[in-house]
Amino acid sequence: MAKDTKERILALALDKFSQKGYDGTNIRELTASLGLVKSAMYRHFGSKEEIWNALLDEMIAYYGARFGSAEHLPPVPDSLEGLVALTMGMADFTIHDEKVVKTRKLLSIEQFRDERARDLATKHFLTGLTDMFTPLFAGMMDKGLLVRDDPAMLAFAYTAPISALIHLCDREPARMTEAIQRIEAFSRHFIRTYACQGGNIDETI
Amino acid sequence: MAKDTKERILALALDKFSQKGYDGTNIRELTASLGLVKSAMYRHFGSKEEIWNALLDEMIAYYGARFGSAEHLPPVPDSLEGLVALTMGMADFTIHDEKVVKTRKLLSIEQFRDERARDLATKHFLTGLTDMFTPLFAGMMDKGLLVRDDPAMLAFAYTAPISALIHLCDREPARMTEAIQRIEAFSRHFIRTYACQGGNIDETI
DNA sequence: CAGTATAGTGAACAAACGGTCACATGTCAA
DNA sequence: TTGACATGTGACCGTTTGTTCACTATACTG
Repeated sequence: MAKDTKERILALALDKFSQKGYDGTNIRELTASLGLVKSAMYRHFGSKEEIWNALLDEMIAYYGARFGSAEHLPPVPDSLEGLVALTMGMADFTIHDEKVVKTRKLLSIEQFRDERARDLATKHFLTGLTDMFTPLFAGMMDKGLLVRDDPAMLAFAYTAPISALIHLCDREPARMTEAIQRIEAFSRHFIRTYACQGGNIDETI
Repeated sequence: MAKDTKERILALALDKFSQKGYDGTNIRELTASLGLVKSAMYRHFGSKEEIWNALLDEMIAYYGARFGSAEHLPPVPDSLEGLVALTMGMADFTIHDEKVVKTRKLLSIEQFRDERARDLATKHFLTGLTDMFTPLFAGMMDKGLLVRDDPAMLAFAYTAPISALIHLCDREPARMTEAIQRIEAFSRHFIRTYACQGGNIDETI
């Protein structure tokens, strides 16, 4: 095979680790799934734990590039319906993107065993979405779309329930459509609650 | 040792499994922590997996006895401040009770490997608190304490953020007091939002 | 007292694990 | 063509894993 074996090992390690955990995955099975024999792996990684660390490096880098920087913030919605659309688009991506889903599952499994996994888990499960929506909500308050309130508190109140439903999709994929419907219902309920009465309310909500 | 060895094995298995997972825990170390030798375990359980299944039986039974039935529902608060007190008492218990904490950590780790663990995880992480607060909110609406709204939606919007902060305590115990403060702050913010304007508002909130 | 569960011991087992090494193959530059 | 490097192979290694078993000590029961 070619030189991309290292990346193929990492991709499959993410797949296996996210299903059976680090301890539950063995190198024979992992390399066999790539059509290799276990010793071939040691040409690319010095040990099993080195795979784990490289995978964590990649996950951390991916998170930073995809969600970490302020430049990747979506524009402030111009309407309440725009907030719903933005939310559903974001939810749709994070629920269906295989790499992100596997990363969350892996972090659920390994967050108590590895310090870096723990920190990344807090970002994925708690602070990430909140930090993303806080400036959006502040902007929507400035535009008179939402009532004046603590943007960070509102972002937390908005994203935590959505995050819980995203977790439900990870855990029980059979309930995915139900979860997506509940995300939209919650989003509209939230907006109904915090829509600015004096502003330009979208009556269709 | 006495006849309670079986229970001591289960208690220690919960402890070990919640730290290192099922695959990361070995029987030698587990029994050694009890002052026994590994073979002694097989007098009480037929295999390692039998420990796991017995532990899951116990966790499921404990959940049903402690949170499952409607008779264990706390009384509907008589004031908005009563809701805060009830919430903080519930949070204090679920954050500090060792058995419950370990159960949540174990379910985080094993939810993707075992079907029964997955179902119990959904109760612990999503439906449990919501189902508990839904009738409470309905009662508080009847009493004129909260605005008329969908009680289940409000309960979900209330409990999901609290649940996220409880998870933070499991993951990063060092941030426990911060999390508890945020739970109370969120609780008061939520109540400020949904307090019934026409009812007997507790102005101190 | 004899007899029989019950609980714990320590040696032994096969299987599976992560890891090493000498060797074969292919690619590419000198 | 030759030499060096990267990649993959298969046999092998020591360790750890879950599990079994013959045996001992204690405690209860007839």
